[in-house]
Amino acid sequence: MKPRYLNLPPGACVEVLDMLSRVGDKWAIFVIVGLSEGSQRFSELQRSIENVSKKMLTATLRNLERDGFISRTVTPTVPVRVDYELTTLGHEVLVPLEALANWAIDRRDVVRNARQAFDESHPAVA
Amino acid sequence: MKPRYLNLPPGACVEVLDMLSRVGDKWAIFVIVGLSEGSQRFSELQRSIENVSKKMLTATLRNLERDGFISRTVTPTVPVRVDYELTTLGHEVLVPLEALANWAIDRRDVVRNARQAFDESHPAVA
DNA sequence: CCGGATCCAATCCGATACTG
DNA sequence: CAGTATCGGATTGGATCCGG
Repeated sequence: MKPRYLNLPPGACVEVLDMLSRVGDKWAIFVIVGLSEGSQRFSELQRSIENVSKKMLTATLRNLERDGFISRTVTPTVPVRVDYELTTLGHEVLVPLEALANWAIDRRDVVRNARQAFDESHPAVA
Repeated sequence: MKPRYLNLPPGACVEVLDMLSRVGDKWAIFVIVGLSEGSQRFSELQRSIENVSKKMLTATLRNLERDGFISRTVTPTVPVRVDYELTTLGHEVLVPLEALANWAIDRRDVVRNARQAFDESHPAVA
């Protein structure tokens, strides 16, 4: 394959890294996908995302809210009800994210094979 | 904005997370971009990527090699010479990555403003 | 129900020193 | 030159208890 030159403005790395670490947080992608089809309550998210602790879910939601990807709505009933949903920005990011996702799924076997070959030729030190 | 439904196969989250953590490692993106225009030696990479330690650069290169994104070529001169370059897979991933990057740069101000607004309405506990 | 506060184990990562 | 080995500080993340 011919080299494909990256056409990026200077300083792009930092931007991309910033975005990747935001959206690539262990649980962030699950939250985004979970909210992609509509708003959900805190407890709904926690149930639908396996193995996430309240602490991590809270932190993930805070970060995504802080960066403008999701909105948080408190209904002051007793007990409290809190709903989260994607903002416009949150919906927008689904586009490039979906592209990356589809590419990843498309190439999953290539990566899996590369990994296996590497591991076989680089045995653990016993 | 109308909700944009994510069109992803089941189990996609794990795939995407896997990809994001591979490529979203703190230094991986710098390596990939650094190699996007041609092969580079270990020391060239280390010089061009500010503040990366040998340990981290080595680890990053190992991971990318393991997953098939880069190749490692050893020339047994004295002293040794090691060249890294993107594989076909590595060049391919630049496409969705560039899309994400451009989106991130395009929306940088939105995110920055959201962050600032959030921080102002959520003051630190003094 | 939502989430903050605290404690603790595991992991990450930089600095340093050493090797082929 | 291109790593590996080791140590120690910093960060992460789960578990638990508490409060609005």
